Amino acid sequence: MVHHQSQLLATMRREAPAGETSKNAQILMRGGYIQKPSAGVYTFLPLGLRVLKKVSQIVREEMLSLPRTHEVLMPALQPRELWEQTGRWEEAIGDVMYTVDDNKLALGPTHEEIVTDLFRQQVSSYKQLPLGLFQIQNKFRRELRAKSGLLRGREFLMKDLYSFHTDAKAQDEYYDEVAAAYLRVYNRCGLDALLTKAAGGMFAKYSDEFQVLCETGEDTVYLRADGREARNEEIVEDSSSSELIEYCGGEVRTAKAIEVGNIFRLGTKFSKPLDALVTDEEGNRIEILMGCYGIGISRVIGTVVEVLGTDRGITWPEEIAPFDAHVIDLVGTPEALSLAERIDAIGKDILLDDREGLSAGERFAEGDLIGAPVRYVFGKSFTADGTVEVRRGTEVSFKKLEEIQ
RNA sequence: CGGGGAAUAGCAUAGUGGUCUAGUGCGCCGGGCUGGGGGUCCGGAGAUCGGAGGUUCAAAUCCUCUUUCCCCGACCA
Repeated sequence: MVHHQSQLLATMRREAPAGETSKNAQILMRGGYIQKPSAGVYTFLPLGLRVLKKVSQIVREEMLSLPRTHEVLMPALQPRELWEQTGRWEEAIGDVMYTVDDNKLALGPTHEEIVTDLFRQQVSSYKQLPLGLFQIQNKFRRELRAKSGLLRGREFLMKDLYSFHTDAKAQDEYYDEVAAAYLRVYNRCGLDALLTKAAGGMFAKYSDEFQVLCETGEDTVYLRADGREARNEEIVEDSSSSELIEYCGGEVRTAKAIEVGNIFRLGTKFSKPLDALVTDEEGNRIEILMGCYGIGISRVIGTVVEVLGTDRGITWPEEIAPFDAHVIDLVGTPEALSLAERIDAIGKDILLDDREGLSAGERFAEGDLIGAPVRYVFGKSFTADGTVEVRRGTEVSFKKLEEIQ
């Protein structure tokens, strides 16, 4: 289906909302991708939802490529009892959880309790392991200070994967495959993410993060000599240590970065208190090891805009663009629709600017906010010699209609 | 939660005691001229100036309280 811009609900604005200073919030709100009902809480408008769905689908495909890994959908509403069984109710309630119904339920900030409960009811044999279960769902966290547009919200879309194993070796194998899948996800989204050693937080001594270098990031990382790996400053005790200097290649190098994913080994932290056991080959009931792996999907979008956004808008990476191509007709020729239909026929998402009475400048300005990787313009060159302007980012060429695709 | 800033039409803003019957730009509705970087002209609709209370002959404007948003910090499984 050719999408007609006259039918697109996307109010483009010339100015960013007052006081909104982060680049991703400015561009996404100016472009009509998102709207903000309250701090850290966003509505995804049709344009934003298109990007959100594309990123979600990339994540889904890469997760389903992992061995014995399935998609589920767990509830956002979680019972207090499960959190009490793992001892996390007291520490979590005043901290990050929103509670409802007189504290009997909480809006899930994460799903270790729920997924472990799922596991103990559904799985009882070592033969069913390893097992990976993931979901793509909204998470709720009471951030003391929501900020930076999609980078730190109170409700946000996240992919969370949990894995279950009989032994450490099996877990390590799975863990490494997840790390590789994560790098593929970021790559497909147009991001260059660094595997970064970080603190383990509530769970373990260390975890691995995926960091995208960006001046506006909250984190500081120490870069390895080859620039392909990093350490989060939270695990660096002393930046003058000789070990660290050697790691960085003779001179300590730091950079600001945005965390776009985090993977943990959980050990038996949840399986033990919740009695998630399986029967092994000898018939013994054994404790299982778990891992958890998260990607903030809405944060990935914010990060892409932080990294690729400009004063005028953004050119989206191909796989996550709301539209693959944008046709702008300045001369009123039926060939514009014909081209759009041809592109549509090969399975691309095509947007046709079919609106009337707008100036060329306005169409281009809004096109810059929509950010299709390819833009076809029917203008002066079409009238003169029948060529269409083809723009990919900043690269411009002129082609005859029959040369396109 | 500490510190700083800000709330006026859908958006961005002007106005700091009487000239405000709240101005302008964008957007919106009707119409004209236009058409390569948010063009232009004419006509229109849209605001109880975040909320509550107070001071005053008179409050968008001064005072008190309150709510919300942004920024810095703390926090971030």
